[in-house]
Amino acid sequence: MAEGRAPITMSDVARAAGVSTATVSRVVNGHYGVSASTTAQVRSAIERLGYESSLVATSLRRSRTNVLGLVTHSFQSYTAEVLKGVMQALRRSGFDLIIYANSDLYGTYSEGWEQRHLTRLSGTLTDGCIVVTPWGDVQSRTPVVAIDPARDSTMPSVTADNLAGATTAVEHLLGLGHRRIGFIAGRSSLAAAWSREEGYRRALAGAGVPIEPGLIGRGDFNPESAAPLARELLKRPDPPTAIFAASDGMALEVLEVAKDLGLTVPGDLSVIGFDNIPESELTEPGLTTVDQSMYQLGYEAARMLKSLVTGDWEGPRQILLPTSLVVRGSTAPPRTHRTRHPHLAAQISGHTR
Amino acid sequence: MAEGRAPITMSDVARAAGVSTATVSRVVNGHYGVSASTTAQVRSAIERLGYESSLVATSLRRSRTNVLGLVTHSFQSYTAEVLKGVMQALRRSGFDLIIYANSDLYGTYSEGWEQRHLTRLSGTLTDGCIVVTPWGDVQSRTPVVAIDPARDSTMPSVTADNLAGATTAVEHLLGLGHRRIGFIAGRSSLAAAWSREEGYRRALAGAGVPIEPGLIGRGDFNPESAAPLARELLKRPDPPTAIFAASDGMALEVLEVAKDLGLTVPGDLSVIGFDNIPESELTEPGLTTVDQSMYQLGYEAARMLKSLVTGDWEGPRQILLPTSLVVRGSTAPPRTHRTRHPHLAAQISGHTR
DNA sequence: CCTGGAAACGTAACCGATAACGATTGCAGT
DNA sequence: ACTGCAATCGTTATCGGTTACGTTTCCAGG
Repeated sequence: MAEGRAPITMSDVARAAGVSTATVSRVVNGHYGVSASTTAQVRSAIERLGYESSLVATSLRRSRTNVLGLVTHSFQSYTAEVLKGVMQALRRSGFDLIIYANSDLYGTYSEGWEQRHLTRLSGTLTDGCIVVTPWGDVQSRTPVVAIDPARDSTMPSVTADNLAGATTAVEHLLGLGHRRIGFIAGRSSLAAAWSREEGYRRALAGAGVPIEPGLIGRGDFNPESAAPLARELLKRPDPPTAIFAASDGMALEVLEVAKDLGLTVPGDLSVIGFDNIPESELTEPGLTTVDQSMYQLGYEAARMLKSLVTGDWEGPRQILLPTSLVVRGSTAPPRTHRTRHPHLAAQISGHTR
Repeated sequence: MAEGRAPITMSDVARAAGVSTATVSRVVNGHYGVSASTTAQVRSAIERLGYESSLVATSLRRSRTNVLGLVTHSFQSYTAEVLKGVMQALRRSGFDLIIYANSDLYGTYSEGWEQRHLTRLSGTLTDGCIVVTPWGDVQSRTPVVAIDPARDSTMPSVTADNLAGATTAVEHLLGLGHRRIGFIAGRSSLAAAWSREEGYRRALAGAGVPIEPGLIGRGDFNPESAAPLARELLKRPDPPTAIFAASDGMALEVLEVAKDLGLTVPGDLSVIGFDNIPESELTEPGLTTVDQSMYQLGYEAARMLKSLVTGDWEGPRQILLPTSLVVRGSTAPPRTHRTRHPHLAAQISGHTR
């Protein structure tokens, strides 16, 4: 509770123990060259005064700080999952974590934030950094691992195999017999969005199904962006029998829109997402999706960074994590003869909240 | 991508611009006493070299850093929601955020982590800190705001009105006609857990319903802890007709257990939670719960801290945020004549995944 | 031309800690 | 007693940036 108390510095301890700051430093860091009795004296003074070394001062002088950094622009469910993985990888590792997030001073985020944040931290404070979804490559004195970097990035990174995942998703729909498959894309500036769209195109091409530009909606990974696009797709004279959304958040919106329009899922429309966020398991019906384990992304990135810092990394510097199809209730074969009777449909699908 | 590049320091800029570091500092901080032409020279050098001031070095010398800190022990859904609120409150405020999380070096967390982390940061790096669920009070040179502090804490804090919320929840059940109401408690060391249990007791006492110790299970807020407790409660010869769980995570487990036992919700059993996490809206039926807006907790804590730092805080130093009952499908009046026919129940509640 | 004073800029102390280095002490070996 | 080597500990430069203070420059006013 107390505020305004001047912080205890190393020289306070030194004075109390009757030694120099150098000796205190040696005791604190367990270095060689301090007698047992002096050590005890210093320890006692530290205890008595409640001294704790300043992270800032230490990092300024030292090369290793045993603190890893993570810089991110915004803070969303995605980021939270990643963080859980990072923390798990860091448990009992001796590394602490510092997350740096900016307050978005310029309204929309100005390009180059990754580099600016990184420079401010990486100067001395951290031994290495994880950067979440950077737009471009960055330079740093210490190792950096990117999660979901830009498409042409050459930095060490961890990415989900978005291309394979998206291909599998669309092939799943094709295998069920769908031929008219809509797509709601993500923010085009991100590599993940590009890969998922490319997977959609390749799967269709592989099955000899022509690509209709009219069946592709341009979203931005934001759930809200998906609703109008889904509405547009489903109100066409020749609507798709299935929709693949580039993220679960957007797919859940598609489910809502379908319900609003009186369409049953998966009876009238199959829906498939990407990400496998926790919420996708709880809807009725459950959302078929592609699991990319954001938790795993964070976990692997932290593991890699740890090793890069200690210098014992053997594996590849660009990791592609596998994705897997999670089939739940939102996908099924299309109706051979498509009819639409909302009241009938509701009866089949069971009541909803 | 590039690694190992020596960071650009202020003296590099000074050399390039042909001035002293003092002048560069003045330009960077917009201080008085630099001619327009010199300013231009320095600016150009900064641009050319890509200089960014070191957070560490700056904070060591300066009192204000425009960085707020948040220290937390673990990283869960709760923390993530709080963080979203904090970030929102900090948008365009000019304050950046640093989150410090430890790597749990000692297995289970050692008491006093709040104080240790705080001291390390608060020495110089941050202008103030938010501490999430501290066990005890802390001392700091700079302002500190606690979220969900210990019961007898006197530090500035933001807490949800757990007592009123829990009372309302149980009164809701009583109003529906329930008299045998089970309770699954949270970790007793946390103030929130104590308040919620107290609310349970007061509501029952207020209605003249005797408290049965056998209807109280001792959980720890962890979802996994709730399943065996729920099972135990429901297998009693005289099972409760409703269960109030001290957190949504635990309440969701109760729903699972009920399903396993062939009980329908809310037909055979009413379930009510606390927190209103996003998942609670998506279950079938939706979970009736008490909303405490963890987002709001974070938002208010950040707003308060900001003002404490700038010295213009007028309001009370201990904020109690209101809670509200969110009624969804998991609560209903008890069966007057309780019967248990799983197949019959399934028919009523609709099919589940 | 001289002076005064403000503007412009450099010098150096300083923040808290670390580490290279030097200085002091203790003790064994001769 | 003297040398030599460890063990122990203090002194000081240093990290990158900030700021009090001192110095130089420049121009207006006399």
